[in-house]
Amino acid sequence: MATADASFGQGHHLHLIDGSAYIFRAYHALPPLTRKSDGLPVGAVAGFCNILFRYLENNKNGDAPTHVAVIFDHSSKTFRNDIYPEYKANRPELPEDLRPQFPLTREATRAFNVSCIETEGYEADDIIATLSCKARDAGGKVTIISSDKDLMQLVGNGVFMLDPMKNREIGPEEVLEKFGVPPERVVDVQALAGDSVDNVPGAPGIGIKTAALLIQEYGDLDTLLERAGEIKQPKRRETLIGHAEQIRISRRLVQLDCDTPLDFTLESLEVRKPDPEALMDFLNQMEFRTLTRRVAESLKVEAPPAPETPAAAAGPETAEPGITALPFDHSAYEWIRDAAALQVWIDEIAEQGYVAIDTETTSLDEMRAELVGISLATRAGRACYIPLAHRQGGGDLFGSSDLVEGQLPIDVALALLKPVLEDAAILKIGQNMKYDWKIFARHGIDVAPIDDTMLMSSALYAGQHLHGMDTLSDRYLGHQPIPIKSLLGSGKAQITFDRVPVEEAVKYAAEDADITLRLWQMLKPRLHRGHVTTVYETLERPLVPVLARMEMAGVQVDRDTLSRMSNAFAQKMAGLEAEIQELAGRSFNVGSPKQLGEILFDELGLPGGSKGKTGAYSTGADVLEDLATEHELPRRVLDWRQLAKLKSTYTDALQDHINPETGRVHTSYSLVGAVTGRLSSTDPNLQNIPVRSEEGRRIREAFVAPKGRVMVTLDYSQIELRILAHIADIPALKQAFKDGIDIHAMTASEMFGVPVEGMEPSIRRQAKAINFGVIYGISGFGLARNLRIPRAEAQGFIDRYFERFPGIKEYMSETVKFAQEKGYVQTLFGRKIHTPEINAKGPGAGFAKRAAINAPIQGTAADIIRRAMVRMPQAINGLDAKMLLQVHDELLFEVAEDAVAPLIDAARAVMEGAAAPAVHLTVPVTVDAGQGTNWAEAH
DNA sequence: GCTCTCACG
DNA sequence: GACGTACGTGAGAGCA
Repeated sequence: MATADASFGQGHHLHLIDGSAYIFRAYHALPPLTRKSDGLPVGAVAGFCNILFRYLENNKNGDAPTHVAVIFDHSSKTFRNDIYPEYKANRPELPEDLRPQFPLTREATRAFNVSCIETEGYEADDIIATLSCKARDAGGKVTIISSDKDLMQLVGNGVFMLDPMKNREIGPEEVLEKFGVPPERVVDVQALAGDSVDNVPGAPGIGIKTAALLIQEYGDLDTLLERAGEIKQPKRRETLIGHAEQIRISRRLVQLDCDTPLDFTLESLEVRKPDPEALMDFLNQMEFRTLTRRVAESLKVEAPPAPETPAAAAGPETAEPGITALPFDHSAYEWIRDAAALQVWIDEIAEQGYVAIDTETTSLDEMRAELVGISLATRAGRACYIPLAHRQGGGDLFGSSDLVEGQLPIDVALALLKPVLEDAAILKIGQNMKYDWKIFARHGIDVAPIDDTMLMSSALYAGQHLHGMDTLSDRYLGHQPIPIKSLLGSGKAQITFDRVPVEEAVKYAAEDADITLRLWQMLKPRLHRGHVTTVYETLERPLVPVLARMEMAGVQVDRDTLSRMSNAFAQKMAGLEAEIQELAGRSFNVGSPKQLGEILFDELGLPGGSKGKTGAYSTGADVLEDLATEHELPRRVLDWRQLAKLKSTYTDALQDHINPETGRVHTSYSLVGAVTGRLSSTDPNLQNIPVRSEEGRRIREAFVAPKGRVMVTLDYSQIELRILAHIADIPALKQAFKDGIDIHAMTASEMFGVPVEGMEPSIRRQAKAINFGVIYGISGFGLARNLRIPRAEAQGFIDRYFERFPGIKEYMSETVKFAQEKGYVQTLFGRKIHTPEINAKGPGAGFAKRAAINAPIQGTAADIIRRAMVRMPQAINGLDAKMLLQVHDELLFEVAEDAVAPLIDAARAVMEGAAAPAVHLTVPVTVDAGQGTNWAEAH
């Protein structure tokens, strides 16, 4: 064995282990595994340690290495991206539970006392190439432990490869077998053939076989390209001449760099025995019990007792969640005052691979909010706050604008954080990340990749509880966060966050990041156990940037149109109000249901007055509708109410939501607003803009496309009924959808035995009500009220419907049974909606049953449009078009005039095919399109 | 803050 | 046998 001061040379044997390949192999070979105490994903680390341990054990005898190192990729960006920006661009995103394990595998390597090498800007392959060259030149032997074909160019002259999977040595002969050329010509072949995995372009239409033939014939690539004109096959000839430059670039991409800068010597890689204490410590910390024991046996030391962690002691969390024992210590949170302090955190984050993050701002409206500070957390209890724009509180009338001491300038802080926030190897964890994503986006930072504890909670617990931070913290951490009100106050005296003293802000903000991190540690591993990882990863998380961009784009709303309508409404209302007072015989507040009830039922003595549980008369639209046959007044009130609604909620309120900077209205979508998976829209709600009444529909005329652009809407036709036909498997309904016939008329025809041709509109209307009723969990009472027919008659319709479509009844009872047994129902895509009330006694059970029947249908429709939205940006990339709004089964776009047709084609294709490939629907899905200068026209 | 009413899918 | 009921949302106004 070599000694430390002897230089590397003859008789020495260097082993180079391709660390990244080991990690991926370990990750994919093993089921997801998390550390018991805190849920940290460690499956790949465990696999990596096992492989490394086995390798070291095997090398105790025989042709043992004298020197060894594990080489890792440093980051995704390398010098090859400068040559060709698209290099490795189509690599799928790293699984999010793998990312945080990268730094841990480095730690593992060091714990085994094996040199761990990575260099910024270079791939592991380049470092392996450089070390191989150096070792070979020094007269030593080299074995590269990897099966990566890109490394085969290094084989020869004492350099071998060892395929760790097959335990097979790869020498020049095996390379010749694989590439048809000797190792030194492998680069030429790869340059021609390209590589779809790494996105190396190569020469189109030329694969390894053809490339090898060409190189065999012409000797090497340069000669081949020089004499390309001599190639007999015309197509090959043209390809090579036409793509010569691309081929040369490809060669530079595949050519490994033997001159990577190294800050260590070959000698320093000498094989060392692991330090038992350090290794045991690491394995124990990872909570790898079996491996710890086996390593202890091998090293002939005693295995330390496995730590009994508080969370592990709390047992399975399914019944009642375990509570983290580590208390919240607000005094431990750090105030970041300068760049040096921030850099310490950034280094720690880079090393760890993940960070919880939260932003503090001056407003809840992300489009107007100013960034005030940022908090970070790396471990439970370890969090900091970076104040950026805190101002002296109180002060004079104008509010002092002096910045508080001890803050980093925003530009400086963001410049330092940007690489972290955009680093593909660092996971950014947030609670409701869409908010923070938008704040950072407004500062030119594209935060990725992300995790969101709120969305995890929704995927896991929809229907059980809400998903706000306070709820989650209380429930899963047993901790009540500092209320924001204690900092800002409430009502008139409320201040903005930039006026909060930094000392207090540190406690509040850092705590939020700390909580988020702990929630992540707790919820993340539960995704797998709850079988909702796919739901989270395909239906929740990817929507964050999609929705954020839609919200930031906003929709143009014409203030003048709204203003004119407001005035017109006000006039009409004044006229109606006078008439109403006249009819009532006295003046009263028409807008007060209480006063109206007294007028109608006490003073005018109209029939049908019924009091609700609060003791007030019910004056809803249906009640007034019935009274309208008896008296003039209710009709007038109905008209007045319609106008009042349109004016207050739409024409007036909407104007206040026009952003002064963009001139547009920016709604905010909630991914967790509805238990079924539907989105909800707030501030303002743009999912309930009137359309059913003629008068109301005109409000959509104010939603306009700018000059030269067009509003385009695409909406799913009868999506929920189609899903019902599929799920309940109703042949007659499915056939009707396949034939494209009017589904309500068909239902009526089946039920009442009348032909579709020349059908009475009232018959069709009744069938339509039944079809909808089914989706909602039909009851005789509900249908009777909706159709204004006797309850017995309604029940008769339902009976006939079930007789005709027995599958529907079966679906309904099966779904309820499923819910009663499991406590939840599911969509076709696996989204779970919990039904905690399903086994309750009393009226609650009725609600829960109907909700359980409806949820899979409404939820599946929601999943389908979510899938379409996730795919949409890619599908319309290159078109001058923006997706602006979603209204449950409709998507609204703003499109350049000349891009309308291709936009409709592309968007329709995505929407109609959105269920595939996860679910194969046995009914066709169709999408209707419309266009116009405003939303009313487009619809 | 709660209730009623009503806008949407 | 009675109980209240269509499913899912958000917002404005009145009233305590």
